[in-house]
Amino acid sequence: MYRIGELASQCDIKADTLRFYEKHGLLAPSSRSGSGYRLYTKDDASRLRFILRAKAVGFTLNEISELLSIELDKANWACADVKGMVDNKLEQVTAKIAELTQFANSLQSLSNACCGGPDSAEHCSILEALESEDKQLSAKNETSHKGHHHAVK
Amino acid sequence: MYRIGELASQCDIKADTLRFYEKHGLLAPSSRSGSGYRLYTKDDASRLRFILRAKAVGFTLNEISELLSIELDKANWACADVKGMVDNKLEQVTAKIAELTQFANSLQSLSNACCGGPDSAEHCSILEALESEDKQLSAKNETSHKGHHHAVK
DNA sequence: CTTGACCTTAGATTAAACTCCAAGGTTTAT
DNA sequence: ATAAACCTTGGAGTTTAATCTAAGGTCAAG
Ligand SMILES: [Zn+2]
Ligand SMILES: [Zn+2]
Ligand SMILES: [Zn+2]
Ligand SMILES: [Zn+2]
Repeated sequence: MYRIGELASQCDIKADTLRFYEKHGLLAPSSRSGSGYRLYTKDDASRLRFILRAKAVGFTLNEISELLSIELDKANWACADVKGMVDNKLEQVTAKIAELTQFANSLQSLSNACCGGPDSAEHCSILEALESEDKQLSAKNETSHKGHHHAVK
Repeated sequence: MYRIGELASQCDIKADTLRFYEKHGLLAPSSRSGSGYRLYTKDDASRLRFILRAKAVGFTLNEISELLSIELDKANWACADVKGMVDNKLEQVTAKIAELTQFANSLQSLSNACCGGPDSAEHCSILEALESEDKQLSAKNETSHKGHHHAVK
């Protein structure tokens, strides 16, 4: 039996987090001491580790709730259900990566176009690009003479 | 002069969003009609487009506020400042991509290990992997016989 | 028997970017 | 004149995952 602080430090999380998980139905201690302290069993600890592993692969707490309810009633679920959740998540993650990659490419183009020097930003290519649609930066702009209108040191 | 709904539909956002931007100091209409309607000028519209372009490359609204204050006082800022913000953001975005790529890899491994069939999840490799540390899935697991303990159709 | 570390609760706060609502005033067209 | 479409305000709700606060009980050591 672990008290909340013990289990928390064992798993490198805060006691607050454990109370939060309890409030949201992810993990309740199996019992309480006479004075009301939460007491977690080894099974509770395993369940927590399941939660943390699922978090580590990107599932949200809501999704982990679903996963836990499957876990407790495996016989009534199919591999297809479980794999479906994983594939679904993978799709979301992949979509987010695509969006961020777009951002990264645009940012890289902006960065490439700017000299980054100490001179006034009055003709900064980054600002100009944000000001008007037409002044787009291409991703292959790396060898440009930095697009600036002032001399490069 | 555009009314809020006009400008919003022109830029493919909602009037609510414009009010939100105003409340957060990003964009205020230059004037109001006698009856209190917001009236936006062409300059206001340009500023909005600046905001939307900055959003499209991944900046948060707070960062866009900074960018806007530089934009309005270019002479007192250097290219280095602007490029610094861009490079900083690029670093953040890159870090997030790395994290998500980790997630994607783990999820792919989990997915690869599961047959995804209609049989009971009692021996589902995904669940087993989440249950215990040791049963890790490798990313190169694709050619495995799906790790399941039940027959594949 | 007191100090310090630990525990309890309910509820507020954080960040991000909207989105929606109610209750009412204005414009425009028919 | 009346309906439809638009506008106003303040404030609440959404999502995610905690984190923090206040006010107080419990426990082991010295
Ligand atoms: Zn420059
Ligand atoms: Zn520049
Ligand atoms: Zn299977
Ligand atoms: Zn399976």
